[in-house]
Amino acid sequence: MVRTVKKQTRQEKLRAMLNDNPFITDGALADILEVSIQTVRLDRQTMGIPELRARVQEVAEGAAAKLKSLSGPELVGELLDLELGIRGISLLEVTGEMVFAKTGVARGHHLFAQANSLAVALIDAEVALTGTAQIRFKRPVLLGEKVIARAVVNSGKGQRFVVTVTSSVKDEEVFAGEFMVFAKGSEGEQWDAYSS
Amino acid sequence: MVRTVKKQTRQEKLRAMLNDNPFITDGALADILEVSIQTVRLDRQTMGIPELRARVQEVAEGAAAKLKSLSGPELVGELLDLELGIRGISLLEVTGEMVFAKTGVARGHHLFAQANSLAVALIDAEVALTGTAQIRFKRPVLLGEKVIARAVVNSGKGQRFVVTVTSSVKDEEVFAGEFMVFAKGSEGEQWDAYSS
DNA sequence: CTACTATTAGTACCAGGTACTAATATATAA
DNA sequence: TTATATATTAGTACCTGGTACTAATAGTAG
Repeated sequence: MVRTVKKQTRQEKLRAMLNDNPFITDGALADILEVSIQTVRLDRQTMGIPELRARVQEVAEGAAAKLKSLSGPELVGELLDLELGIRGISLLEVTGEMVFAKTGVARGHHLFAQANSLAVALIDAEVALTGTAQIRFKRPVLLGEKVIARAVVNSGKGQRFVVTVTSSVKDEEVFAGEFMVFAKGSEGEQWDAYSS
Repeated sequence: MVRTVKKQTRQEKLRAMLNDNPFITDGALADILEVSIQTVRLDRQTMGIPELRARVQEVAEGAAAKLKSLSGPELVGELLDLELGIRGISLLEVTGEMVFAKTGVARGHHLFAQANSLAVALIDAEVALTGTAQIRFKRPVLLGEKVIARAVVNSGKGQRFVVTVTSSVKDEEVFAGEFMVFAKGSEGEQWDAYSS
């Protein structure tokens, strides 16, 4: 059966094509694969691949959700506990986009982002910005692991706060950082002190 | 004309609704706003708002692109120059998703991510991971500004490298960091030294 | 030659629209 | 009060990108 081979390879191509570009109509697929539109539809259906509009929606929803969780909110991770000006806890699950493809190890800046945003969120002020930080990655964090960051405000004189954050996976410390965070009332105060 | 007022407020509502949820049909909008579907369509057209399917596509494409640029590549920002093991330069333009909505100031972890990923990319090894870092945010970076990060490998003994990164906006330094980066051959070597 | 698989064709239908025409309020000015 | 302009609603023809189904045709294996 030559047919079966043709069919299989075509379906593999189809899957590959839709994989790298989900925004393509059955008609276009039919043209490229040089089969009829019905064949494409049959293939899609036997393979359980939804229609264009559904695919676009999936991408839109998924991507929008990820965008929100990555860069939308002021906080990276999910806030579990917060006492303004005192301490806070957040949870971050390491997803595929956060890791190096080669190793499955989370890129450092995601852990940093979780810790930093938690430190900033802790400060009870109109506006708070990180001035300096000393950080330490103690162990690589892997895809799928859940990182719990615990932040504590150590000292706060006026507009200047020191927040320490320790992040752990199942009680094993993976990250530690000390953040100097500056609070700003509302307007005007110069940023000269910012870097000090 | 009471009508005009009604129309205006309705259109404002419409815009707001579509703003926080673009995935809604004209029919649903008509139900909520208690007008006919034609009125919703007229409103959309006079306001230049595209139909549902086009909106979904926009979100899908835009979000997919942003996802790629935010978390897809190993490097945050655009690589301008790279001499493996020696130095590198990258450019990051501050977009809306990177800033605090209230102030328009870039959240620190984006600058960190640019610097960190550049430092790691600089290391000529199979795998490289950040161990520790001291960083300093010297001036807030605002929406739309272009941040150029320059990284230099200062010393490298075996698997351990010190990379300094300074980021600037138009020759004004906004960020400085010193990264201790660990290189790993391929497999096996223990992570014990990782945090040292 | 027959049975079976793969492919193609065609039709009716659907959602969520566009584009257009026309009828019906509603209010405002003359 | 009436003419006029604006706002709203109704209705129709048509479009894209499909689903779901039926039927015809081509090619292959036994």
